[in-house]
Amino acid sequence: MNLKTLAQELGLSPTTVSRALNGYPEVSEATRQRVLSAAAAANYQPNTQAKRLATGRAMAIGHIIPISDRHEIVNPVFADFIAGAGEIYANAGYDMVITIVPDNLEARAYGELSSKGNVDGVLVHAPRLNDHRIALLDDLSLPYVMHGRVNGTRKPYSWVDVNNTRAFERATNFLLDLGHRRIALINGISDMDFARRRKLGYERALSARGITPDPALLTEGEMTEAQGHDSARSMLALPDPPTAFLTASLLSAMGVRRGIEENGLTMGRDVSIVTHDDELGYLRNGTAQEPIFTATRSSVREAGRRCAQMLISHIERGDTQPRSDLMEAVLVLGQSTGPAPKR
Amino acid sequence: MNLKTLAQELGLSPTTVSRALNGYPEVSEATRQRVLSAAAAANYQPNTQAKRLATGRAMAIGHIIPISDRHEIVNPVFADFIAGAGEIYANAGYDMVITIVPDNLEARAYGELSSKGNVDGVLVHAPRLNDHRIALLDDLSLPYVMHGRVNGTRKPYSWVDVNNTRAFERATNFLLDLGHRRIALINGISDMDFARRRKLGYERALSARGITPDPALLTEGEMTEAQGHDSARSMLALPDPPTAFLTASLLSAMGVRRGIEENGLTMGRDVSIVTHDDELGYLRNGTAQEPIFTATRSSVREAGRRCAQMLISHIERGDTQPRSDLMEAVLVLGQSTGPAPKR
DNA sequence: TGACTTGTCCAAAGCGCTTTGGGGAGGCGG
DNA sequence: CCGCCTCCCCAAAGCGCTTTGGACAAGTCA
Repeated sequence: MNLKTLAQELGLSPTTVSRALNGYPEVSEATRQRVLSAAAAANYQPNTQAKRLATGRAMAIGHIIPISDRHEIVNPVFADFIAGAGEIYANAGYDMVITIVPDNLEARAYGELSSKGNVDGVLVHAPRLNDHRIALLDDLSLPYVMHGRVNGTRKPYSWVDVNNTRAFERATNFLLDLGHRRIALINGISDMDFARRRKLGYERALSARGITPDPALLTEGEMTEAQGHDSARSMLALPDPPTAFLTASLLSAMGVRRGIEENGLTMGRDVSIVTHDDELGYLRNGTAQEPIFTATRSSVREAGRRCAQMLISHIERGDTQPRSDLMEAVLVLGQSTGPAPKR
Repeated sequence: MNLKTLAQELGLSPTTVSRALNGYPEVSEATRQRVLSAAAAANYQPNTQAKRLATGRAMAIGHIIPISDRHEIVNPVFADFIAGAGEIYANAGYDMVITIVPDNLEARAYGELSSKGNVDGVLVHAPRLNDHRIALLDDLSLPYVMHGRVNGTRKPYSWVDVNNTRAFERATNFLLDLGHRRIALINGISDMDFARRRKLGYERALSARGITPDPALLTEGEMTEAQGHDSARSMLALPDPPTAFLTASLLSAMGVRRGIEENGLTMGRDVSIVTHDDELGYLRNGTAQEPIFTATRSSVREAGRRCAQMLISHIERGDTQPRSDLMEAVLVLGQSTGPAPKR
């Protein structure tokens, strides 16, 4: 069933039917109703490709996911972010197209997406230090929004991010207030902008109390359970072990907890943990009312929604004015923290 | 830059240029080279929408992800599956379009995807008991492949699945051979086909040794760390507690381990665990050489690749003959299992 | 009453590609 | 020398929609 035959059946021109369906005023209310009910009866849906070609709008938004042997971008956070963004897309009538690409071909993938015209804009994930994608996208003049910020760029751009520095500064202060002085940071990959900011917040809080960050209490890497476990194990074996851990993900925190318990210590009494919690659907920090870990909490799904919203409004308004949205993390109290043990 | 202007610059007709670019024989090798290099120089990429309209092929494959308040489909497995499938799509020139939809609108979403013609086929996730989607898709005559099987359907359909029954039967037998008699199963949601099959394998192995499955040793639900932990805690408090756990996911296994250790017991000595391991990028079971948990291992990313491959060949061959691919899980030995403790 | 809006509708020209149905030039055999 | 075949190439007709530029009738106003 297509526009033409639908029009014929109604004894109308395709023009009129198209206008009736798309809500243009140049058609009487009577015929509009007639068209709408006929379309519904025939289960007519305008062909997407034709519509796209005619309007010049792809009605789709791209996400490019680089894959490498070195590290995994397809992480648990990704799935939740996608879910949030996808909700918004669906409501706004956009398709979400995801491209998986070897990371050495990432730049090319953006170029092709743009020149082949199959998306109206892109959402950019996991910005790194001096991210080259920002220049690339400005070049292509393809609308985009970044999930996270880029350090070392002069040009303005649109982004949605959590206030990572502040969150980790607060978390560190919270531990300092409890009397902890040896605080370890189990961080993400140092190249990642968010990891850099978290470290900054941590260091800032320490320095403010006259404590120099100890490199022996810092791990940077993939945020897995194993990372947390291995870090905790080796750090707890130090002559002057940490009494508290700050971790960048729930998975790492779980690993740290295991490391603590393996040493016959009790989390929350002997050793404290504060973690960042992205509120992933499948990796919950206890319940909303009763968290297990004390955590800086910020929903990545909500971040997905906001990114999507922002990008769509850029696209639809043709609005090139960069916008930004800084989300504040909430510090929630769990059972994983307590006063620093006396020596 | 479009075909027409490229043709003009070359002093050729659009027909010839199109043919040269698409490898048709009706063009001399000399002009083909001339066209190709001009296209490369101009960075020409044919407009996707126009191509799609002209050929009638969307060059895209859909994944519909239902979202509900009740349970989370956006699980860690999903991300890895997507990554595997996406690899294949990218190489074959297909876009991956993901639709997030409230689960009560799922059927409608398939209908729209089909009638609007924005995909050439769909990949269907997480089949449940008597899944209605199979009838729906046959109705729409939209090519599809299921990741998993559907119980209670007479009609043949294409699928890729792990031999869950056999995997869990083997795992159970392995524990039985170690002398365990009280074996708990921490399973997925009972409605899910894969969970049903796993339970079947477990029960079959027990029955073969004359053991009746004890309902008190069965949990069915979302496969989270909390599920594993809570189940282990309550089961270990039973008058006749299990000496071994079979879990459906690594996350559950981690929860069970925590429950075991909380009770002052040691995993692998006092209580054994065998888990299923989907080889998720972000949730590894130790290393490939040294697994932590004894596990039935099968890569969900590989399953994604195979599904994608199968679907594409269906689409391209116009081949309606259903195919199937049953992957066998490997049983790998970790440190989480040992002989049943003496009473 | 005639000029001018206003309200409804339509024909036709795109959007950028593919593909059908030739057409002309050159080579070959008879 | 003529007819035929092969090799290259092209014009034009779609694909299914939107949108421009009217057309026609009815209503409005002086």
